[in-house]
Amino acid sequence: MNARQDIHNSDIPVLCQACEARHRGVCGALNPDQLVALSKQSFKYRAEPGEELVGDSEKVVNFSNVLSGVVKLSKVLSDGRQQIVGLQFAPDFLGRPFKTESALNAVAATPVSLCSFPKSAIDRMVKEVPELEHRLLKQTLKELDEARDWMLTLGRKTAAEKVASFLHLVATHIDPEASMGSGPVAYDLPLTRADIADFLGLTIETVSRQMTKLRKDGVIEIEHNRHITIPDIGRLERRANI
Amino acid sequence: MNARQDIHNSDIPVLCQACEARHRGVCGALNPDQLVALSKQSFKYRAEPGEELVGDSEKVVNFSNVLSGVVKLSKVLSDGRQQIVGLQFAPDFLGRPFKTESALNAVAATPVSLCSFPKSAIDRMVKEVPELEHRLLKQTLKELDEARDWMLTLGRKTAAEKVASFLHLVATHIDPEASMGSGPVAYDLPLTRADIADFLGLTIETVSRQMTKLRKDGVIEIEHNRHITIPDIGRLERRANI
DNA sequence: CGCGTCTTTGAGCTGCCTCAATTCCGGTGG
DNA sequence: CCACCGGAATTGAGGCAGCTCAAAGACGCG
Repeated sequence: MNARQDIHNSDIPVLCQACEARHRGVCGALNPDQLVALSKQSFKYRAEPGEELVGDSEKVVNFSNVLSGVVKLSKVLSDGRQQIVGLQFAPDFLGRPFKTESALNAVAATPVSLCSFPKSAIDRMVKEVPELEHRLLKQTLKELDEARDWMLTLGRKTAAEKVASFLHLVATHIDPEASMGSGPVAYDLPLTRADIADFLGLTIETVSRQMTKLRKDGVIEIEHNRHITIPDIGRLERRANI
Repeated sequence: MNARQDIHNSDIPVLCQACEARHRGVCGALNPDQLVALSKQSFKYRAEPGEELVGDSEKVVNFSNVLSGVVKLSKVLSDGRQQIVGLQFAPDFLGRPFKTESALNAVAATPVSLCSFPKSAIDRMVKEVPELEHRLLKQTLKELDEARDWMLTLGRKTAAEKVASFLHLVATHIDPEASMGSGPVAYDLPLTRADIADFLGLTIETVSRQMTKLRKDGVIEIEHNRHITIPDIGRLERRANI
């Protein structure tokens, strides 16, 4: 396994060795040489909760892979009403190919670490490595599927169903096994009540009331406001109307 | 392959000559030879309003280009609540690459004509023509942008703003010049009130009341329930909060 | 002319929002 | 160790936007 392929430049960069993006993310499209080339231009970046990563209608010069943490993508109306239109978990790709301006805000929801590289490096590599575009297409289709699923939640579900859907979404993203397994799932919520409200198209008060109701009904347990335990995910799914 | 066509095999197929998808759609990626190859497997299909083109969780064997008309993409909850998650206009591409099952319903909203071809033909060509994947990525990114825009509408806008946003969306899709021009725009609504309600996450009564309000306020004119005239698109945009 | 479908309009209800007060909790300093 | 502070979350009371239910028009078609 660790047979030291060889001592040449085809060694995988240290930064990439443990990176999820190399397996499930876009970097999986690259061979060791290409990985080395890209890693020379890439840098790791850490952001604190609330820190803006990409501003709306701002020029975008960097793309990133999310290495850990959660990034919220949001849109705002002129009068301040806000809607979160997507959450990015590791190893999602952050950036909009073929456009120089972002149409949305990207803000760290939790402490986040990113692997960033200049947009130009990707633009160049896309031309040489068709597999890279293939990965980007797959990632984009996944995000489109998720966006459309969420549109159903936003447009047609009740507040109770929305909150249950949100707790379920986070559970399945943090622990992909969760949906099949019958055992309990536990996690720390990556979002504040205000964020959850912005994701669900509700107010914080309504979110709070529905969480309380789920807790009193024994569907979830809550500790320290943030830590959620779901004893029976099937029960939560029924509440979410999935 | 028959000899006669081989002689002139670089001629563009008749079906493709006037097709928008050759310019703005995915077929723009293909050279005349490839166009001929694909067109041998493709067929034109006409559908009437209400006709189901792709069923939810149905096996998908065909992809299509929309040549004319409007297709609605929708999702339904187990209890019948429905949400339209996208509208496809010419020359949009209809189909979900890399998945054999559809996660949504596609239904003709108006009379629709399609250029259909087997999924397998595309799957094969994608491997030979990287540019095809490039086009698919662009189309998917466009749809993702639109889906996210609409999430803001669904989650955070009032009923009045939603209806105005819808009328604006149709105006700009049917006449791409509409948004810049100051002149009046007119079109036939491709959707019934029930469809509009399902697109906006409202009831038909609320849609009807808001349309009446816009009409009484002089923002739009309505003839025969379906024909809409927008004297001043800027005025509509203000109502939509764009 | 009568029937079915789509749309409009009206009247009352309710789920979520708004506004306001209180509690919880982590951090900080005495 | 406790008192205090500020931000986040909860809880309560009342209002209203949009839903539900019901009825009546508008229009196309046999």
